[in-house]
Amino acid sequence: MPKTKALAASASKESPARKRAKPAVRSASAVNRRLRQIEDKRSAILGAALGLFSRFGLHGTSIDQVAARADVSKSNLLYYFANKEELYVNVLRDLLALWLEPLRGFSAEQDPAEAIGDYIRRKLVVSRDRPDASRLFCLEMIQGAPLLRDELDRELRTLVEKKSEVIRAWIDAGKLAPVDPHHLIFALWAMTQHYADFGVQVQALSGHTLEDEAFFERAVENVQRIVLQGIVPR
Amino acid sequence: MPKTKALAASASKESPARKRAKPAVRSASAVNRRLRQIEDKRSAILGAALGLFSRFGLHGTSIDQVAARADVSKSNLLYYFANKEELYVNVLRDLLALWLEPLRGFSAEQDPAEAIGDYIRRKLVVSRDRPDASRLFCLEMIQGAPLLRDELDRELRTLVEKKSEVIRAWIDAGKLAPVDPHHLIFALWAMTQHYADFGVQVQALSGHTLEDEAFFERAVENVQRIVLQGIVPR
DNA sequence: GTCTATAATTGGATAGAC
DNA sequence: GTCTATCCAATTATAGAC
Repeated sequence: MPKTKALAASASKESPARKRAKPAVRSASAVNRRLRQIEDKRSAILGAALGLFSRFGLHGTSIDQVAARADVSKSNLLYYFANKEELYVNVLRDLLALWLEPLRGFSAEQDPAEAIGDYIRRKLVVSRDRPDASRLFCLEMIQGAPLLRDELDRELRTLVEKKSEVIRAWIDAGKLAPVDPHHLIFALWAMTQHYADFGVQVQALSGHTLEDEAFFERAVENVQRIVLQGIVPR
Repeated sequence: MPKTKALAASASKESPARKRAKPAVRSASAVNRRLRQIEDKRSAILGAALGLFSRFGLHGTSIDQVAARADVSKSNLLYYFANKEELYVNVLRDLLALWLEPLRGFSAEQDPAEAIGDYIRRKLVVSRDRPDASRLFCLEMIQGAPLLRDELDRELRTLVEKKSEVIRAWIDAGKLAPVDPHHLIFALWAMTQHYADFGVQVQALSGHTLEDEAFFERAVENVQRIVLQGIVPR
Protein backbone atom coordinates (compact mmCIF):
# COMPACT_ATOMS: atom_id res chain seq x y z
CA MET A 1 0.00 0.00 0.00
CA PRO A 2 1.18 3.53 -0.76
CA LYS A 3 2.96 5.05 2.14
CA THR A 4 1.28 7.73 4.19
CA LYS A 5 4.10 8.30 6.58
CA ALA A 6 4.57 12.02 7.09
CA LEU A 7 1.11 13.01 5.95
CA ALA A 8 -0.45 13.67 9.31
CA ALA A 9 2.54 15.46 10.74
CA SER A 10 3.00 17.49 7.60
CA ALA A 11 2.73 20.91 9.13
CA SER A 12 5.98 20.17 10.92
CA LYS A 13 8.57 22.15 9.02
CA GLU A 14 7.97 25.85 8.69
CA SER A 15 8.38 27.17 5.21
CA PRO A 16 11.13 29.77 5.02
CA ALA A 17 8.88 32.58 3.89
CA ARG A 18 6.92 32.21 7.09
CA LYS A 19 9.92 32.97 9.25
CA ARG A 20 10.15 36.63 10.04
CA ALA A 21 13.41 38.31 9.10
CA LYS A 22 15.63 38.69 12.14
CA PRO A 23 16.74 42.25 13.01
CA ALA A 24 19.38 43.00 10.41
CA VAL A 25 21.26 45.88 8.91
CA ARG A 26 19.16 45.81 5.75
CA SER A 27 16.58 48.46 5.06
CA ALA A 28 12.92 47.54 5.44
CA SER A 29 12.32 47.75 1.70
CA ALA A 30 15.21 45.44 0.97
CA VAL A 31 13.77 42.91 3.36
CA ASN A 32 10.38 43.21 1.76
CA ARG A 33 11.82 42.71 -1.68
CA ARG A 34 13.52 39.59 -0.44
CA LEU A 35 10.36 38.26 1.14
CA ARG A 36 8.44 38.83 -2.04
CA GLN A 37 11.11 37.07 -4.03
CA ILE A 38 10.83 34.05 -1.77
CA GLU A 39 7.06 34.07 -1.90
CA ASP A 40 7.25 34.23 -5.68
CA LYS A 41 9.48 31.22 -5.78
CA ARG A 42 7.16 29.32 -3.51
CA SER A 43 4.22 29.97 -5.75
CA ALA A 44 6.21 29.19 -8.86
CA ILE A 45 6.90 25.79 -7.36
CA LEU A 46 3.30 25.33 -6.27
CA GLY A 47 2.09 26.27 -9.72
CA ALA A 48 4.42 23.87 -11.44
CA ALA A 49 3.42 21.17 -8.99
CA LEU A 50 -0.28 21.71 -9.63
CA GLY A 51 0.23 21.40 -13.35
CA LEU A 52 2.06 18.12 -13.05
CA PHE A 53 0.18 16.53 -10.16
CA SER A 54 -3.10 17.23 -11.87
CA ARG A 55 -2.02 15.31 -14.93
CA PHE A 56 0.09 12.49 -13.57
CA GLY A 57 -0.90 12.30 -9.94
CA LEU A 58 1.34 12.33 -6.91
CA HIS A 59 3.19 9.16 -7.83
CA GLY A 60 3.34 9.87 -11.51
CA THR A 61 5.26 13.07 -10.92
CA SER A 62 8.84 13.32 -9.73
CA ILE A 63 10.30 16.15 -7.74
CA ASP A 64 12.77 16.59 -10.53
CA GLN A 65 10.03 17.36 -13.01
CA VAL A 66 8.42 19.88 -10.73
CA ALA A 67 11.75 21.54 -10.10
CA ALA A 68 12.53 21.70 -13.80
CA ARG A 69 9.16 23.20 -14.60
CA ALA A 70 9.47 25.75 -11.83
CA ASP A 71 12.99 26.45 -13.00
CA VAL A 72 14.69 25.69 -9.71
CA SER A 73 17.04 22.89 -8.73
CA LYS A 74 15.72 19.82 -7.06
CA SER A 75 17.57 20.45 -3.82
CA ASN A 76 16.43 24.03 -3.85
CA LEU A 77 12.87 22.85 -4.10
CA LEU A 78 13.47 20.59 -1.14
CA TYR A 79 14.61 23.59 0.78
CA TYR A 80 11.19 25.17 0.34
CA PHE A 81 9.17 22.03 0.90
CA ALA A 82 10.56 19.44 3.25
CA ASN A 83 9.40 16.57 1.11
CA LYS A 84 7.16 15.62 -1.77
CA GLU A 85 4.08 15.07 0.30
CA GLU A 86 4.31 18.40 2.01
CA LEU A 87 4.41 19.97 -1.41
CA TYR A 88 1.38 17.99 -2.47
CA VAL A 89 -0.59 18.90 0.61
CA ASN A 90 0.13 22.56 0.12
CA VAL A 91 -1.08 22.39 -3.46
CA LEU A 92 -4.29 20.74 -2.31
CA ARG A 93 -4.95 23.24 0.41
CA ASP A 94 -4.95 26.16 -1.99
CA LEU A 95 -7.39 24.24 -4.12
CA LEU A 96 -10.29 23.75 -1.80
CA ALA A 97 -11.02 27.43 -1.36
CA LEU A 98 -11.20 28.00 -5.09
CA TRP A 99 -13.38 25.00 -5.40
CA LEU A 100 -15.91 26.06 -2.79
CA GLU A 101 -16.10 29.69 -3.81
CA PRO A 102 -18.89 29.58 -6.40
CA LEU A 103 -21.33 27.78 -4.12
CA ARG A 104 -21.31 30.52 -1.51
CA GLY A 105 -23.30 32.76 -3.83
CA PHE A 106 -26.61 30.96 -3.28
CA SER A 107 -29.17 32.69 -1.12
CA ALA A 108 -32.92 32.26 -0.67
CA GLU A 109 -33.83 35.79 -1.74
CA GLN A 110 -32.48 35.23 -5.24
CA ASP A 111 -34.57 33.91 -8.06
CA PRO A 112 -33.64 30.22 -8.19
CA ALA A 113 -33.47 29.95 -11.95
CA GLU A 114 -31.18 32.92 -12.09
CA ALA A 115 -29.04 31.84 -9.15
CA ILE A 116 -28.58 28.35 -10.50
CA GLY A 117 -28.02 29.54 -14.04
CA ASP A 118 -25.35 31.84 -12.72
CA TYR A 119 -23.77 29.11 -10.70
CA ILE A 120 -23.52 26.91 -13.75
CA ARG A 121 -21.76 29.65 -15.64
CA ARG A 122 -19.35 30.36 -12.82
CA LYS A 123 -18.44 26.73 -12.43
CA LEU A 124 -17.87 26.40 -16.15
CA VAL A 125 -15.60 29.43 -16.00
CA VAL A 126 -13.53 27.61 -13.40
CA SER A 127 -13.48 24.50 -15.59
CA ARG A 128 -12.24 26.64 -18.44
CA ASP A 129 -9.71 28.75 -16.57
CA ARG A 130 -8.47 26.29 -13.97
CA PRO A 131 -8.88 22.84 -15.44
CA ASP A 132 -5.81 21.67 -13.59
CA ALA A 133 -7.37 22.53 -10.25
CA SER A 134 -10.52 20.65 -11.16
CA ARG A 135 -8.57 17.64 -12.31
CA LEU A 136 -6.41 17.43 -9.21
CA PHE A 137 -9.48 17.69 -7.07
CA CYS A 138 -11.02 14.85 -9.03
CA LEU A 139 -7.87 12.76 -8.74
CA GLU A 140 -7.90 13.23 -5.03
CA MET A 141 -11.55 12.20 -4.79
CA ILE A 142 -11.02 9.06 -6.80
CA GLN A 143 -8.26 8.00 -4.48
CA GLY A 144 -10.59 8.36 -1.55
CA ALA A 145 -9.49 11.89 -0.69
CA PRO A 146 -7.11 10.77 2.04
CA LEU A 147 -5.94 14.34 2.46
CA LEU A 148 -9.22 16.18 2.07
CA ARG A 149 -11.41 13.85 4.05
CA ASP A 150 -11.38 16.05 7.13
CA GLU A 151 -12.14 19.20 5.21
CA LEU A 152 -14.86 17.35 3.35
CA ASP A 153 -16.51 16.44 6.59
CA ARG A 154 -16.24 19.89 8.05
CA GLU A 155 -16.17 22.87 5.71
CA LEU A 156 -17.79 21.37 2.65
CA ARG A 157 -20.42 19.49 4.56
CA THR A 158 -21.70 22.46 6.49
CA LEU A 159 -21.67 24.62 3.39
CA VAL A 160 -23.65 22.05 1.46
CA GLU A 161 -26.15 21.68 4.26
CA LYS A 162 -26.68 25.41 4.33
CA LYS A 163 -27.24 25.59 0.60
CA SER A 164 -29.52 22.59 0.70
CA GLU A 165 -31.69 24.60 3.04
CA VAL A 166 -31.85 27.39 0.50
CA ILE A 167 -32.92 24.94 -2.17
CA ARG A 168 -35.57 23.50 0.11
CA ALA A 169 -36.87 26.98 0.79
CA TRP A 170 -37.23 27.59 -2.93
CA ILE A 171 -39.14 24.35 -3.30
CA ASP A 172 -41.44 25.14 -0.39
CA ALA A 173 -42.15 28.51 -1.96
CA GLY A 174 -43.16 26.73 -5.15
CA LYS A 175 -40.35 28.33 -7.08
CA LEU A 176 -38.63 25.06 -7.79
CA ALA A 177 -39.82 21.57 -8.63
CA PRO A 178 -39.45 19.08 -5.77
CA VAL A 179 -35.93 17.80 -6.24
CA ASP A 180 -33.59 16.40 -3.64
CA PRO A 181 -31.08 19.18 -2.90
CA HIS A 182 -28.13 16.83 -2.56
CA HIS A 183 -28.74 15.18 -5.86
CA LEU A 184 -29.23 18.53 -7.53
CA ILE A 185 -25.92 19.78 -6.18
CA PHE A 186 -24.20 16.60 -7.31
CA ALA A 187 -25.68 17.04 -10.74
CA LEU A 188 -24.49 20.62 -11.01
CA TRP A 189 -20.98 19.72 -9.93
CA ALA A 190 -20.80 16.72 -12.19
CA MET A 191 -22.03 18.42 -15.35
CA THR A 192 -19.77 21.43 -15.01
CA GLN A 193 -16.57 19.74 -13.88
CA HIS A 194 -16.94 17.16 -16.58
CA TYR A 195 -15.70 19.69 -19.10
CA ALA A 196 -12.42 19.99 -17.22
CA ASP A 197 -11.90 16.46 -15.97
CA PHE A 198 -12.95 14.78 -19.19
CA GLY A 199 -11.60 17.57 -21.33
CA VAL A 200 -9.75 15.15 -23.55
CA GLN A 201 -12.89 13.22 -24.25
CA VAL A 202 -14.92 16.34 -24.83
CA GLN A 203 -12.30 17.49 -27.27
CA ALA A 204 -12.10 14.13 -29.00
CA LEU A 205 -15.85 13.91 -29.49
CA SER A 206 -16.90 17.48 -30.09
CA GLY A 207 -13.72 18.83 -31.58
CA HIS A 208 -13.80 21.80 -29.21
CA THR A 209 -12.41 23.09 -25.96
CA LEU A 210 -13.95 25.50 -23.50
CA GLU A 211 -11.27 27.89 -24.66
CA ASP A 212 -13.32 28.18 -27.80
CA GLU A 213 -15.63 31.06 -26.94
CA ALA A 214 -18.58 29.86 -28.99
CA PHE A 215 -18.31 26.35 -27.63
CA PHE A 216 -18.11 27.68 -24.11
CA GLU A 217 -21.33 29.61 -24.56
CA ARG A 218 -23.02 26.57 -26.04
CA ALA A 219 -21.93 24.52 -23.06
CA VAL A 220 -23.35 27.10 -20.66
CA GLU A 221 -26.65 27.31 -22.50
CA ASN A 222 -27.10 23.60 -22.81
CA VAL A 223 -26.30 22.76 -19.23
CA GLN A 224 -28.57 25.56 -18.07
CA ARG A 225 -31.35 24.40 -20.32
CA ILE A 226 -31.07 20.77 -19.27
CA VAL A 227 -31.07 21.55 -15.58
CA LEU A 228 -33.69 24.27 -15.65
CA GLN A 229 -36.12 23.22 -18.36
CA GLY A 230 -35.28 19.59 -18.90
CA ILE A 231 -35.36 18.00 -22.31
CA VAL A 232 -38.95 16.89 -22.53
CA PRO A 233 -40.86 19.49 -24.58
CA ARG A 234 -43.22 21.66 -22.56
CA MET B 1 8.03 13.26 -18.16
CA PRO B 2 6.58 9.84 -17.37
CA LYS B 3 7.99 7.17 -19.58
CA THR B 4 5.91 5.75 -22.37
CA LYS B 5 8.48 3.32 -23.66
CA ALA B 6 6.84 0.03 -24.46
CA LEU B 7 3.33 1.38 -24.73
CA ALA B 8 2.98 1.33 -28.47
CA ALA B 9 4.58 -2.05 -28.94
CA SER B 10 2.62 -3.57 -26.10
CA ALA B 11 0.92 -6.31 -28.04
CA SER B 12 4.33 -7.89 -28.52
CA LYS B 13 4.36 -10.79 -26.10
CA GLU B 14 1.62 -13.30 -26.46
CA SER B 15 -0.08 -14.19 -23.23
CA PRO B 16 0.38 -17.86 -22.41
CA ALA B 17 -3.29 -18.70 -22.47
CA ARG B 18 -3.46 -17.62 -26.08
CA LYS B 19 -0.99 -20.25 -27.19
CA ARG B 20 -2.75 -23.39 -28.30
CA ALA B 21 -1.68 -26.54 -26.50
CA LYS B 22 0.75 -28.52 -28.64
CA PRO B 23 -0.22 -32.11 -29.42
CA ALA B 24 0.47 -33.93 -26.18
CA VAL B 25 -0.29 -37.16 -24.43
CA ARG B 26 -2.85 -35.52 -22.17
CA SER B 27 -6.55 -36.06 -22.68
CA ALA B 28 -8.60 -33.24 -24.14
CA SER B 29 -10.40 -32.65 -20.87
CA ALA B 30 -7.14 -32.39 -18.97
CA VAL B 31 -5.94 -29.77 -21.40
CA ASN B 32 -9.15 -27.87 -21.06
CA ARG B 33 -8.93 -27.93 -17.32
CA ARG B 34 -5.44 -26.56 -17.53
CA LEU B 35 -6.49 -23.81 -19.91
CA ARG B 36 -9.30 -22.79 -17.64
CA GLN B 37 -6.97 -22.71 -14.69
CA ILE B 38 -4.66 -20.38 -16.56
CA GLU B 39 -7.50 -18.19 -17.70
CA ASP B 40 -8.73 -17.99 -14.13
CA LYS B 41 -5.36 -16.87 -12.94
CA ARG B 42 -5.18 -14.26 -15.62
CA SER B 43 -8.48 -12.79 -14.60
CA ALA B 44 -7.60 -12.95 -10.94
CA ILE B 45 -4.59 -10.81 -11.73
CA LEU B 46 -6.61 -8.48 -13.93
CA GLY B 47 -9.21 -8.11 -11.23
CA ALA B 48 -6.66 -7.33 -8.57
CA ALA B 49 -4.99 -4.87 -10.90
CA LEU B 50 -8.25 -3.08 -11.63
CA GLY B 51 -8.96 -2.68 -7.95
CA LEU B 52 -5.59 -1.13 -7.25
CA PHE B 53 -5.06 0.87 -10.42
CA SER B 54 -8.49 2.44 -10.03
CA ARG B 55 -7.59 3.72 -6.60
CA PHE B 56 -3.92 4.61 -6.84
CA GLY B 57 -3.31 4.88 -10.54
CA LEU B 58 -0.65 3.19 -12.60
CA HIS B 59 2.26 4.79 -10.78
CA GLY B 60 0.68 4.57 -7.36
CA THR B 61 0.44 0.82 -7.61
CA SER B 62 3.34 -1.62 -7.53
CA ILE B 63 3.44 -4.98 -9.22
CA ASP B 64 4.07 -6.43 -5.81
CA GLN B 65 0.78 -5.15 -4.49
CA VAL B 66 -1.14 -6.52 -7.45
CA ALA B 67 0.56 -9.87 -7.08
CA ALA B 68 -0.19 -10.01 -3.38
CA ARG B 69 -3.83 -9.16 -3.93
CA ALA B 70 -4.18 -11.73 -6.69
CA ASP B 71 -2.35 -14.19 -4.47
CA VAL B 72 0.44 -14.96 -6.88
CA SER B 73 4.14 -14.17 -6.71
CA LYS B 74 5.54 -11.14 -8.42
CA SER B 75 7.59 -13.15 -10.89
CA ASN B 76 4.66 -15.36 -11.61
CA LEU B 77 2.63 -12.32 -12.45
CA LEU B 78 5.38 -11.22 -14.79
CA TYR B 79 5.09 -14.54 -16.51
CA TYR B 80 1.49 -13.75 -17.44
CA PHE B 81 2.06 -10.11 -18.30
CA ALA B 82 5.40 -9.12 -19.76
CA ASN B 83 5.50 -5.85 -17.83
CA LYS B 84 3.46 -3.47 -15.81
CA GLU B 85 2.20 -1.47 -18.71
CA GLU B 86 1.00 -4.50 -20.59
CA LEU B 87 -1.00 -5.41 -17.53
CA TYR B 88 -2.43 -1.93 -17.35
CA VAL B 89 -3.37 -1.87 -21.01
CA ASN B 90 -5.14 -5.18 -20.69
CA VAL B 91 -7.14 -3.91 -17.76
CA LEU B 92 -8.15 -0.87 -19.73
CA ARG B 93 -9.14 -2.80 -22.80
CA ASP B 94 -11.66 -4.86 -20.89
CA LEU B 95 -13.05 -1.63 -19.55
CA LEU B 96 -14.03 0.18 -22.68
CA ALA B 97 -16.54 -2.43 -23.79
CA LEU B 98 -18.31 -2.32 -20.44
CA TRP B 99 -18.25 1.40 -20.59
CA LEU B 100 -19.78 1.72 -24.04
CA GLU B 101 -22.39 -0.97 -23.59
CA PRO B 102 -25.28 1.07 -22.19
CA LEU B 103 -25.17 3.64 -24.96
CA ARG B 104 -25.81 1.10 -27.71
CA GLY B 105 -29.40 0.76 -26.54
CA PHE B 106 -30.53 4.05 -28.05
CA SER B 107 -32.62 3.90 -31.19
CA ALA B 108 -34.92 6.37 -32.91
CA GLU B 109 -38.02 4.19 -32.66
CA GLN B 110 -37.99 4.29 -28.87
CA ASP B 111 -39.75 6.89 -26.86
CA PRO B 112 -36.99 9.34 -25.96
CA ALA B 113 -38.06 9.92 -22.38
CA GLU B 114 -38.17 6.22 -21.78
CA ALA B 115 -34.92 5.49 -23.59
CA ILE B 116 -33.05 8.19 -21.74
CA GLY B 117 -34.60 7.34 -18.41
CA ASP B 118 -33.53 3.76 -18.96
CA TYR B 119 -30.06 4.80 -19.93
CA ILE B 120 -29.69 6.78 -16.73
CA ARG B 121 -30.67 3.78 -14.68
CA ARG B 122 -28.33 1.45 -16.52
CA LYS B 123 -25.41 3.82 -16.09
CA LEU B 124 -26.14 4.18 -12.41
CA VAL B 125 -26.20 0.42 -12.10
CA VAL B 126 -22.70 0.36 -13.54
CA SER B 127 -21.63 3.08 -11.12
CA ARG B 128 -23.00 0.99 -8.29
CA ASP B 129 -21.73 -2.41 -9.36
CA ARG B 130 -18.45 -1.48 -11.03
CA PRO B 131 -17.26 1.72 -9.42
CA ASP B 132 -13.66 0.65 -9.88
CA ALA B 133 -14.14 0.47 -13.63
CA SER B 134 -15.65 3.91 -13.68
CA ARG B 135 -12.87 5.34 -11.59
CA LEU B 136 -10.10 3.87 -13.67
CA PHE B 137 -11.73 5.21 -16.78
CA CYS B 138 -11.87 8.62 -15.16
CA LEU B 139 -8.25 8.42 -14.07
CA GLU B 140 -7.25 7.60 -17.57
CA MET B 141 -9.22 10.54 -18.96
CA ILE B 142 -7.70 12.99 -16.53
CA GLN B 143 -4.26 11.93 -17.56
CA GLY B 144 -5.10 12.66 -21.15
CA ALA B 145 -6.06 9.09 -22.00
CA PRO B 146 -2.71 8.25 -23.56
CA LEU B 147 -3.81 4.66 -23.95
CA LEU B 148 -7.39 5.15 -24.97
CA ARG B 149 -6.92 8.04 -27.31
CA ASP B 150 -7.06 5.88 -30.41
CA GLU B 151 -10.13 4.02 -29.26
CA LEU B 152 -11.70 7.32 -28.33
CA ASP B 153 -11.22 8.62 -31.79
CA ARG B 154 -12.50 5.50 -33.45
CA GLU B 155 -15.02 3.38 -31.61
CA LEU B 156 -16.40 5.89 -29.18
CA ARG B 157 -16.54 8.71 -31.66
CA THR B 158 -18.51 6.84 -34.28
CA LEU B 159 -20.85 5.46 -31.66
CA VAL B 160 -21.48 8.91 -30.27
CA GLU B 161 -22.08 10.33 -33.72
CA LYS B 162 -24.61 7.64 -34.43
CA LYS B 163 -26.45 8.27 -31.20
CA SER B 164 -26.33 12.00 -31.75
CA GLU B 165 -28.24 11.37 -34.95
CA VAL B 166 -30.89 9.53 -33.00
CA ILE B 167 -31.21 12.44 -30.62
CA ARG B 168 -31.46 14.86 -33.49
CA ALA B 169 -34.19 12.74 -35.03
CA TRP B 170 -36.15 12.92 -31.78
CA ILE B 171 -35.79 16.68 -31.74
CA ASP B 172 -36.87 17.02 -35.36
CA ALA B 173 -39.93 14.92 -34.58
CA GLY B 174 -40.76 17.33 -31.77
CA LYS B 175 -40.34 14.64 -29.17
CA LEU B 176 -37.44 16.35 -27.51
CA ALA B 177 -36.58 19.95 -26.72
CA PRO B 178 -33.84 21.37 -28.94
CA VAL B 179 -30.70 20.41 -27.07
CA ASP B 180 -27.23 19.86 -28.45
CA PRO B 181 -26.77 16.07 -28.56
CA HIS B 182 -23.13 16.21 -27.53
CA HIS B 183 -23.80 18.29 -24.48
CA LEU B 184 -26.72 16.09 -23.54
CA ILE B 185 -24.55 13.00 -23.73
CA PHE B 186 -21.85 14.68 -21.69
CA ALA B 187 -24.42 15.61 -19.09
CA LEU B 188 -25.73 12.07 -18.85
CA TRP B 189 -22.27 10.61 -18.48
CA ALA B 190 -21.21 13.19 -15.95
CA MET B 191 -24.22 12.92 -13.67
CA THR B 192 -24.21 9.16 -13.55
CA GLN B 193 -20.49 8.51 -13.23
CA HIS B 194 -20.23 11.12 -10.56
CA TYR B 195 -21.71 8.67 -8.08
CA ALA B 196 -18.81 6.29 -8.68
CA ASP B 197 -15.93 8.68 -9.24
CA PHE B 198 -16.86 11.03 -6.42
CA GLY B 199 -18.28 8.26 -4.30
CA VAL B 200 -16.31 9.39 -1.28
CA GLN B 201 -17.73 12.87 -1.54
CA VAL B 202 -21.25 11.61 -2.09
CA GLN B 203 -20.89 9.46 0.96
CA ALA B 204 -19.40 12.24 3.04
CA LEU B 205 -22.18 14.67 2.16
CA SER B 206 -25.25 12.50 1.92
CA GLY B 207 -24.27 9.73 4.27
CA HIS B 208 -25.20 7.11 1.69
CA THR B 209 -23.76 4.88 -0.98
CA LEU B 210 -25.43 3.54 -4.09
CA GLU B 211 -25.28 0.19 -2.35
CA ASP B 212 -28.08 1.53 -0.22
CA GLU B 213 -31.13 0.47 -2.18
CA ALA B 214 -33.32 3.41 -1.22
CA PHE B 215 -30.58 5.90 -1.94
CA PHE B 216 -29.93 4.28 -5.29
CA GLU B 217 -33.57 4.66 -6.26
CA ARG B 218 -33.57 8.27 -5.15
CA ALA B 219 -30.50 8.92 -7.28
CA VAL B 220 -32.17 7.37 -10.31
CA GLU B 221 -35.36 9.35 -9.83
CA ASN B 222 -33.63 12.65 -9.26
CA VAL B 223 -31.27 12.40 -12.18
CA GLN B 224 -34.12 11.34 -14.40
CA ARG B 225 -36.29 14.17 -13.19
CA ILE B 226 -33.59 16.79 -13.63
CA VAL B 227 -32.73 15.72 -17.14
CA LEU B 228 -36.23 15.07 -18.37
CA GLN B 229 -38.37 17.65 -16.60
CA GLY B 230 -35.84 20.15 -15.36
CA ILE B 231 -36.20 21.88 -12.04
CA VAL B 232 -38.27 24.89 -13.01
CA PRO B 233 -41.88 24.16 -12.11
CA ARG B 234 -44.16 23.59 -15.08
C1' DG C 1 19.67 30.11 -0.03
C1' DT C 2 21.75 27.47 -3.44
C1' DC C 3 24.58 23.96 -5.22
C1' DT C 4 27.21 19.25 -5.77
C1' DA C 5 27.66 15.00 -4.34
C1' DT C 6 25.89 10.89 -2.43
C1' DA C 7 23.32 7.91 0.60
C1' DA C 8 19.27 4.99 0.88
C1' DT C 9 15.39 2.82 -0.91
C1' DT C 10 11.98 1.26 -3.84
C1' DG C 11 10.39 -1.31 -7.42
C1' DG C 12 10.54 -3.03 -12.26
C1' DA C 13 12.46 -6.64 -14.70
C1' DT C 14 15.66 -10.78 -15.80
C1' DA C 15 18.26 -15.31 -15.16
C1' DG C 16 18.12 -19.67 -14.28
C1' DA C 17 17.03 -23.70 -11.20
C1' DC C 18 13.32 -26.73 -10.45
C1' DG D 1 4.60 -22.59 -14.82
C1' DT D 2 6.56 -21.28 -10.63
C1' DC D 3 10.09 -19.94 -7.61
C1' DT D 4 14.59 -17.64 -5.68
C1' DA D 5 18.07 -14.63 -6.32
C1' DT D 6 19.66 -10.81 -8.41
C1' DC D 7 20.45 -6.83 -11.28
C1' DC D 8 19.55 -2.28 -12.50
C1' DA D 9 17.26 2.17 -13.02
C1' DA D 10 14.75 5.73 -11.02
C1' DT D 11 13.88 8.78 -7.16
C1' DT D 12 13.61 10.58 -2.71
C1' DA D 13 16.10 12.71 0.58
C1' DT D 14 20.35 14.18 3.12
C1' DA D 15 25.17 16.10 3.97
C1' DG D 16 27.98 19.54 3.63
C1' DA D 17 30.63 23.07 0.85
C1' DC D 18 30.05 27.75 -0.79
